[in-house]
Amino acid sequence: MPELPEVESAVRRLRRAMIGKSIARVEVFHPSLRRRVSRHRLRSLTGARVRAVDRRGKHQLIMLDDGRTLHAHFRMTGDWHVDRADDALPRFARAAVTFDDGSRVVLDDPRALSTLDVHPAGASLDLGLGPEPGDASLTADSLHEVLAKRRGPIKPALLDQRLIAGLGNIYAAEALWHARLSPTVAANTLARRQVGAMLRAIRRVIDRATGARYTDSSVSRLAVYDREGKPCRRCRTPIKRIVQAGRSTYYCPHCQR
DNA sequence: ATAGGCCTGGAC
DNA sequence: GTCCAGGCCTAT
Repeated sequence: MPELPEVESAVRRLRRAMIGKSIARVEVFHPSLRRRVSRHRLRSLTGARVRAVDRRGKHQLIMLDDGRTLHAHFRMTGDWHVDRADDALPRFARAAVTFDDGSRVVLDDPRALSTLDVHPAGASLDLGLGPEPGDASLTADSLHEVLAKRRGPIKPALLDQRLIAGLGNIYAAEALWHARLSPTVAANTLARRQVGAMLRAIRRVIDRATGARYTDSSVSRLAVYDREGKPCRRCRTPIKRIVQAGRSTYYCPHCQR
């Protein structure tokens, strides 16, 4: 489920599901998660109470009252499934947190690329993230400045979480379409006002999607993503698909230059 | 800056 | 079977 808007809605659901509750047990079912978190560390979570749930970029930080942090990242296909401890586990359950009131939050992830980590109390964790799209510190000037150091195309630059936290492959393409910018233009050749238009487009796209889930119908409303060969919603020119840095980029060859 | 790997399912 | 997938890390 994962770009900033979907992670934000996941975090909101987590807050409702776990704040103030005490952990009865944490289980992991998939070998790749077992390799990450020791049995001992999982056991040590029993009894901890959830104080807060925060989001930074696409990262989810479950803050415990003992100062430790349970850190989740959905990668490609993770999501939370909230249910009761005696319900049948979902098909792709990879981990589960059960609370002392019998409620449960399950990490549901077909591809099992999600990560789960436990950070000790007082640890300063560096997620390597730039400002959130909504941060006031992110301005056309500041973005123009960091992009001036990049010689590569703008679209892969937008996926670099060190520049802006939370943008992913879908919304990067959508924002460039709204700003009428070609995904292949070198980042350092963008004029200040083009960067300004792009930043406004990023904020628009993220704001509009925030709180939504990633569903078939939300995808069908997108301007360019996954619309190869379909008419541009502005000019009817067929949308093109190219590959940049190993990822698909969709854009309108006519109105994005 | 770009392949390859991590994982698995779904579309073709 | 082959290709593709919302992310991100590592090695080249």
